[in-house]
Amino acid sequence: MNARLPLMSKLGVIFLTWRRYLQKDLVPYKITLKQQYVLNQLSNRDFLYPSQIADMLFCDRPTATVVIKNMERDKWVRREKDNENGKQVRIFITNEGREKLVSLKSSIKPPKDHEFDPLKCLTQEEKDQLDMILTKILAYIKTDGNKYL
Amino acid sequence: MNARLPLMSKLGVIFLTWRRYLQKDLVPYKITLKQQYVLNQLSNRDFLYPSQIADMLFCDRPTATVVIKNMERDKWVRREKDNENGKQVRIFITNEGREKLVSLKSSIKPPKDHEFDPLKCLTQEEKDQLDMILTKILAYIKTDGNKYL
DNA sequence: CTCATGTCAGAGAGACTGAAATAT
DNA sequence: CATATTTCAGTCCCTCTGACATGA
Repeated sequence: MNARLPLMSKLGVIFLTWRRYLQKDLVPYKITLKQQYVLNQLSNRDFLYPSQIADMLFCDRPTATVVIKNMERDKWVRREKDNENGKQVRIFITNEGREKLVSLKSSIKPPKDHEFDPLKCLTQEEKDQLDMILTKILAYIKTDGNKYL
Repeated sequence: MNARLPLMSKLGVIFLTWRRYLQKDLVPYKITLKQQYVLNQLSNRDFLYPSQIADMLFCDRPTATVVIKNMERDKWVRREKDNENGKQVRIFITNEGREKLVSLKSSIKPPKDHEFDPLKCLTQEEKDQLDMILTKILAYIKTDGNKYL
């Protein structure tokens, strides 16, 4: 129809290929990409609120609840009531969660010198260009885009 | 860690935002983005083989079977044995499928002059640059990337 | 026999809607 | 009271694995 769709489609294929690769890599460890991401974020701070997790995962709050519940079932996180604000709940990483993260990092890193990087083919200049363009799109989406969502 | 991850993440946020917008737009019409895409492709040619659909949808064959089955249940497509090659099946769009497409186009198009286009903020030069870079990445993924998938 | 194509069963994650509970 | 945060129930689509039937 116009040149816009193909461009967005290309973008999608690249992203989905990359995500699929990362995901496939995690399968033996019985953890999903989203779970690994949340766990990683949790390990870098004290706690997160479910709505913050929803924002990170780019999903709505009920969906975040499901994701959190799955991780709670695996004992990687625990819920704790926020005494400062009773309507909120704090999500903490557990020791099991930290161990899981460590096992992922130590298992995945060494054998993966041949890491899959879709951007490896680009020159530094191209990467800079791409970064600039994507940043511009992001800024645009976050302002004008909101009225459509 | 390095500048690579954020770049791919930006790419992901842009793509997911775009996809979510399109998807949300389709909800009232009881059709998904993938279904709409397949239907559209089918309307432009005689038929498709399931494995072609799997390629288009960027999924494996069992998944494509599920998607096709859901569309068959809604009577938008039908299956037909390929007499020239008995191990293949041809997927055709039905009249109901065409009507569905028409109803989508006529309903969605007019009130959507304010269409959501993440790339609207780019100059033609930037679009060209982006297209060139994405095309390069795609070519790279399709050759070297395969050994990781 | 082998390979490619397609299907099926089953499991699981994740996305939504609509309703509810709770606290501000 | 209205509002914000979170949960829950239920449904659906998509995705994968592993196995299988079929035909080239």
